[in-house]
Amino acid sequence: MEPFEGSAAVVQLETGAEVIELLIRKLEHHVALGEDEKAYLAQIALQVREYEPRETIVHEGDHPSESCLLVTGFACRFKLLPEGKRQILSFHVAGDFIDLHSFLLKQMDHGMAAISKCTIAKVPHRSIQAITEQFPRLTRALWWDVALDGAIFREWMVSLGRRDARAQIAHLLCELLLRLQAVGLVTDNSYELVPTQTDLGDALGLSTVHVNRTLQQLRGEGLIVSEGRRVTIPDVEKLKTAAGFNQAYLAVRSGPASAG
Amino acid sequence: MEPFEGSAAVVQLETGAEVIELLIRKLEHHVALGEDEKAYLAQIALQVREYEPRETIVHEGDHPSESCLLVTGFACRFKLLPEGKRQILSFHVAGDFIDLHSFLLKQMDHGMAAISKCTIAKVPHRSIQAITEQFPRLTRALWWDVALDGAIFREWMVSLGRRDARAQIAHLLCELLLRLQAVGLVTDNSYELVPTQTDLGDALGLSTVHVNRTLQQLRGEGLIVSEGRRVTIPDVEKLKTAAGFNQAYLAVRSGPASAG
DNA sequence: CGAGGTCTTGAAGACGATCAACAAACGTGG
DNA sequence: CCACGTTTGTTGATCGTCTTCAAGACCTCG
Repeated sequence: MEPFEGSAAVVQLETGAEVIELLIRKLEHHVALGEDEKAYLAQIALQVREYEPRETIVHEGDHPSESCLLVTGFACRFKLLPEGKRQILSFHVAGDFIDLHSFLLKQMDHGMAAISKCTIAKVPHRSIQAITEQFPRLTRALWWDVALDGAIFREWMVSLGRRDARAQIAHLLCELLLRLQAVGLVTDNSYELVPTQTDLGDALGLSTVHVNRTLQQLRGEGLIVSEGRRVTIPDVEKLKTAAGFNQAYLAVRSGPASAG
Repeated sequence: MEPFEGSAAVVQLETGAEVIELLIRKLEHHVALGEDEKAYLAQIALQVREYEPRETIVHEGDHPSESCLLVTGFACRFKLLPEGKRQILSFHVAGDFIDLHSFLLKQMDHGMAAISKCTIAKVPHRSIQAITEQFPRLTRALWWDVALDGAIFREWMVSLGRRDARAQIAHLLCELLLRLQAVGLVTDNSYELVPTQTDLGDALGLSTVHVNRTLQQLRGEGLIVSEGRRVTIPDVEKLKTAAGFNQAYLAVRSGPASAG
């Protein structure tokens, strides 16, 4: 349970083109970017660093001077309660600009941790500031990303407040299916479920024991099939129905968006 | 329970200066704005309209072409589940730019309704678009507002997932105290609690019955005193402790911010 | 004064928590 | 390659918070 402080090497990338590619892909779900904007993004000096599973990336209360872009791996945001309980606020996959909002909010109201081994690229706030001064359209794309973040929080609030354990877990599995699909981590409706049952419980406000039993129930109903970490969803529509899942909140589309 | 469609008159304000004043006050908690920015805001053509209690202001699924600024009254955002359950996502007080994010997200992933009688000023998205083209600092201030929205959602997720009913209600009462204080609606740690117990339940994921009993418990403990709608908090620190309340997430400050 | 919304109370039951123990899987080093 | 410790998953039993259903009191306002 205790996140520890690693000491992985810090790598300076002169051109973060490969890394930024991911971000561009995500932002272009919203608006097509100009060549100048992409070029600007590509030349930003990034610090890339690896984190071990369970390692804390940013602490609650920090005042970071850069925002974290998840390049590979699986991460989460969370808050800790005085009594030692934990609430996971979000899961993150490759391409997510996890704490972009720290550019605006200054102080972190939550922590950030690796779930699997992760590589994180840190984007200096001064580069984001520069974007807001020069590129209105790119600024809107980043702003959109933060707004989308909020839409996901809202859907999670519905789960936490009004769905029972079965629907909650089904819903989360649907969300992960779509989000992992968007970054090519799904084959045949099957993906690796990286978070542990304890992680799932902390995300859904449930005990580990109850997550375990509810997962068994879903397996028993044939809504999911699992071997080891890998989850397969034989009938996506059926799982969506069980979850009351409506994908509109994710604003996922197949292709890039038009100009705006 | 059924929100109805009213037919209040629509008022065109040529100069929305008085209305915009509120927004400026809120944004300046983050950054001090320039005269040109304030002037631009003041000349935006607003549609002002009144809504009756329980009236729906924007429906889930809508594609609004303007964002709603709450001028007076008490409103909320919510989602409805197929089974008829409701999850309230946020409460709003005067000065809140309730669905500013609809400028970016296009489709509403939730509804918006009046709780008390409300007056709403609608700001055209094209005016916001114009701001992003011309005023980087003001754009950041609006972006900040959306990010702050997210911070409040995160704190609510902690309540929904990990706090028991007593702490949840205490937490909400603390939050409302501070937010109403910021707009001058509190005197002597006392304010009007506009939402009904059913509303509170829908916000906290609790049944009305349990809200009622928990409120009684808080009264019994002397943590709150109420006469009619009005709630008084005799010892704010004590209530905060009961709630596990840390106001950092609200980013409330007494005075305006420095330039940025 | 009546009607609808809101608040309050009681009783019964369900969903999920907690506690405790064990099994299985995993990674690491000898 | 096996032994070992640690993390993760699984199971059973008991308990408690909160839900649901139902009914009555209160209050506000036309």
